[in-house]
Amino acid sequence: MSLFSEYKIKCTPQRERILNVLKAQTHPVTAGELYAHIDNVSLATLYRTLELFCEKGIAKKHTIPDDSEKYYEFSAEGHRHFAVCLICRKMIKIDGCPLKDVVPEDFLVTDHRLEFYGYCRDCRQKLADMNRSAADEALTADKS
Amino acid sequence: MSLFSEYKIKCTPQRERILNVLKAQTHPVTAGELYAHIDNVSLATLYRTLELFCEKGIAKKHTIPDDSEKYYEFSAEGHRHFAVCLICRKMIKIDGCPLKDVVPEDFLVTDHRLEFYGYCRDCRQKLADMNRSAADEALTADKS
DNA sequence: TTGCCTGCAAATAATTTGCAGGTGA
DNA sequence: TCACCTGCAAATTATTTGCAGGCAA
Repeated sequence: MSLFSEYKIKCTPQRERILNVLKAQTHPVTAGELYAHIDNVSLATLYRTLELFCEKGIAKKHTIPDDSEKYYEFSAEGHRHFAVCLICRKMIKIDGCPLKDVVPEDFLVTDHRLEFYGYCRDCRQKLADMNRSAADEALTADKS
Repeated sequence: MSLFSEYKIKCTPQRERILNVLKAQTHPVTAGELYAHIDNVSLATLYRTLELFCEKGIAKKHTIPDDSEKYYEFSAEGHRHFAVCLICRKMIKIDGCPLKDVVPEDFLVTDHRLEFYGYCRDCRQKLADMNRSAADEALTADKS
């Protein structure tokens, strides 16, 4: 079963080409870099497809400091730790975790970043409130 | 001695206002948010000043996934770890490190990111080569 | 004085979107 | 068939830059 049928999305020649090139990369790449390696796919389609892949979990999107471009990688594996070269922007995968003995040999670390994503209390509260009022409305609607 | 003279940059009313508002923030903010809180400073000046502050180490710039805006914070303290709410984008400072018992209470973690920045071996090598040839040129120039 | 600052408006650069025609399931 | 895809061109968004006048040191 192909990735496309697995994720219940339509298979087109463009998407196949994008997926193949994405899979072939050894580290995350920009949309522009992908575009240069793929023939007969418009930039608009490329962006739309990358977005779709990210939604489905087929690809992962990264941002790095001081760089307005986004980096994409095929996300079969669960990698989410990288050593990012400040010069060539290469994102080198880091195997394993946590922290110690984890940085690739021969990589000179000058800085690092550690961020957690999730939901703060305020937003969880707001979400809960919204759900409650939605439920109320549904009930009210039922009665009428 | 003011921050401006300390960093050897000119003090102007615009820069003072930007610095004050930046200092007053409890978490990193976008240029747009700052702009909304500062009168009589053009967006161009704001961006130029933020860039200058970052170069001098007075401010720090952050990027977060799925967000094309940059976030700025006054960088007196050495904070560089955050919990980022996926809804309101608030960046909550994390005190201390490493990893354990480090996430703010009441923050529901769904994902995290750990990246190291620095220089890969290839780029260090290229840099060394460039420096060497620059030195060679200097020597050659000396002789002529 | 004078080189650095500033505002304005126009330019970039990456990414997104509207639309009309095409195509996979 | 028909909902979903695609390419094209135009729109958006955040950010940057050229330029002419202004101001801190």
